[in-house]
Amino acid sequence: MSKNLVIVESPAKAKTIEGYLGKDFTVKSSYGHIRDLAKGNGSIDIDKGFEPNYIISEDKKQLVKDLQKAAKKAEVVWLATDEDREGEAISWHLYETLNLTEENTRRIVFSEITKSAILKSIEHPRKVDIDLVNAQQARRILDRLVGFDLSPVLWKKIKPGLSAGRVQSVAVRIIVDREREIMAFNSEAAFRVVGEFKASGLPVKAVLNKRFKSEEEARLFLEESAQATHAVTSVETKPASRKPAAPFTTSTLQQEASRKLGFSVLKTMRVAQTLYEAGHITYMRTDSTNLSDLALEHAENVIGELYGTQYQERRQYTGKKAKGAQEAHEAIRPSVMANKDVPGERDAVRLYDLIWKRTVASQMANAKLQNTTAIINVSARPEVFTAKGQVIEFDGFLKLYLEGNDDEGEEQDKDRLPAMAVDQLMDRDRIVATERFSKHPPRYTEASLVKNLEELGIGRPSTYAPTISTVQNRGYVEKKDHDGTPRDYRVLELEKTTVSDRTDTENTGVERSKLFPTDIGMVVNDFLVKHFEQIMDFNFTADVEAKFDIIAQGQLDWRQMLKDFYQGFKLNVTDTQENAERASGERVLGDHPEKGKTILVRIGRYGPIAQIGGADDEEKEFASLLPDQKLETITLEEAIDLFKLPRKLGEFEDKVVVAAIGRFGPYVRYDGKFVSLKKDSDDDPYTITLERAIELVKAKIEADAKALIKVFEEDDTVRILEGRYGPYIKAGKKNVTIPKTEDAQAIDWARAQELIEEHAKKPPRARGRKKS
DNA sequence: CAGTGAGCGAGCTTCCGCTTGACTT
Repeated sequence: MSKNLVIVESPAKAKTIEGYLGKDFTVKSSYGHIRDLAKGNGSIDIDKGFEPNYIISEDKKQLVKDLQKAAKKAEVVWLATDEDREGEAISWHLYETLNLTEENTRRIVFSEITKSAILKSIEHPRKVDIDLVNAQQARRILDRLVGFDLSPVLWKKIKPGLSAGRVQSVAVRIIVDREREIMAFNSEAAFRVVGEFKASGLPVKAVLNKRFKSEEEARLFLEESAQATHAVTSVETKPASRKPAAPFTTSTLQQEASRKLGFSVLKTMRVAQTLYEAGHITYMRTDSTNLSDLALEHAENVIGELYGTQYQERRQYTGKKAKGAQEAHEAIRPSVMANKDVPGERDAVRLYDLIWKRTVASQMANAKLQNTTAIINVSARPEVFTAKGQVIEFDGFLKLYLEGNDDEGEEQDKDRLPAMAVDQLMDRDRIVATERFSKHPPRYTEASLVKNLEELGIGRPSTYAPTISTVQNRGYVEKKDHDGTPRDYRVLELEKTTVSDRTDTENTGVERSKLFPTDIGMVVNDFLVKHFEQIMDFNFTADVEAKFDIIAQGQLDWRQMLKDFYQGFKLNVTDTQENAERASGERVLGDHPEKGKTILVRIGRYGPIAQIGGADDEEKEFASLLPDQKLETITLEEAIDLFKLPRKLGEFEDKVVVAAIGRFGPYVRYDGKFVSLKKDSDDDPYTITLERAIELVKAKIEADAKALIKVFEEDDTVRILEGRYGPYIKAGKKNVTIPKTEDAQAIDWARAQELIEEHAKKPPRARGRKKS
């Protein structure tokens, strides 16, 4: 055993560092935090100055034993956890649990994994910084207090099992606020006018500086333009330059992978993890854009070789640090800059390519451009056309990489403009006025939500992806596509001297993989905003972070900080527990035309429902809202329709046939069998006839019979069926796959029982919807 | 896997931030 034990957080890092340090050093990993607050309510003793009760996490017990053993044998233990608040706390927990002493312990830090940085850190050890540790304790305890005090309020006032927290609740608020903005948005139409001209035979497109509110105005403009002349009144050329984007942080990597590769944030992190473990990239959870000197040098060499020295421009992106950034690591970059690509799966290859290009481009020269603006007048009118052109004089970094953007606006490509001189007359080809509608602000993607959270300083690189999953798993937010609706728009066109018009159709409001708040998400959000303004404020995290920083500087006692916060917060919680009304998102829509009772919608035990009959009515009827219906927008008519189902169609061989809409869409039910109505068919549960339903049922029975391989005499609820993934045993509601090596036909009762038992022993698979 | 929705009360849920496995479909 070697004399020195070095402990880092990540095992991949441990492997790399071991290679740099030689045989006198053993490097081990803590796999992140090793201790945390105990589970239940006894984890913080508030009366004793918020005394925390830490326990070793269940899955870390063996690891801690191993580390204790190694520490005992070593002469010196080097705590080399990350150089940030959490890293300092991990070192402290290690110090405490491994029974280390000041004499045999050194705390070292390095923010890049290069040999020189690590050797340098060994020469400059320090002690564990207890002030920084205290800042982390305050952070940890505050989060527990907020989460575990708020959540039970929701269980009581809204629904059991709900959750709230400093980070997740604000994330939901961002989504809900945007949805309300969209609901309140009124689209306005205006005619956008584009002129197509020719200058010395070359085409020029120009946009009018005015949009017309009405078709009449647009038509008048075109009619008056018919006889008008068009002359250039000014041409201006200005030099411009563009600079490359900074190297990737976790947040910007997630955004670019979403825009350019269509990855979810979870997928980006999973793929990045494999690249990291394979040694292809540096650490993927970082808030820093820094590159090591070594990386800068190598990038410069690569650029010189590939493109020439005029493309090199060494730079460090220190300017705009994200709020609350702690910069414990480098930016995400290729480990070896010279590797233009790496072997591996398609997604890994594509993500690496993105990282390589972004990193290299960040060290390339600015692009130099010439922007030209030409103004073209209309002799008969005061409005003018503007033509914009762009010439790239020197492409610089654009040769390699251009950052994507989230705007869905109609940016037109800017090309080179033909030579034009002032007073030159233009030939007019045509002028087109197109009706355009203003667009509501876009819904968030996972990645654009992360961007927003990062700007607010909420959450950390390691939690962006899990937070996005949490708010979806809790049912507050769902990721969906929005199909869009067709909309007519008018087009007026002046060609030669005649103005023609037509109506075209466009699909409006198409959105893919966007985040929508659910009804329960909105009700919970509104409740929290109403009663816990402080926590729900977008600046809450920034405010407490400022206090954590003061604690870290040794200027504020962490227990005092918690006391100051908790006094008011606790009062707020008890007051809400006792006095706030239950929140159900109830909305009265009106009266039922025949029954005279009120119809309302609200959150029920299993989700949003419509209800006939108010609180005073003895008899009530209930119906679930359909998946695309929302409490806030459903109309009285739509609610009344919900009660038309389930529809009894009639009887077939003495058994009823019913049509309805269930969790998986519209269906017909007969004799315990469910037949789904295909989405793109003409079958509709409101109108389907008994005859058609029977036809579908018969087809289903036939298909089932075909899939049936065997029924056991011993118990006819146990059958062997042919399914999508091959043959399987169906025992009641349980499905058991048959191993591919076995002949389904030959399985007897005894073997079937064996397979079922084996299946029962296996741990239940994690289902996405259920809590883990 | 498709039918529920009162109120009672058992016993449960819940936070954020560090890390990687070992599980199937």
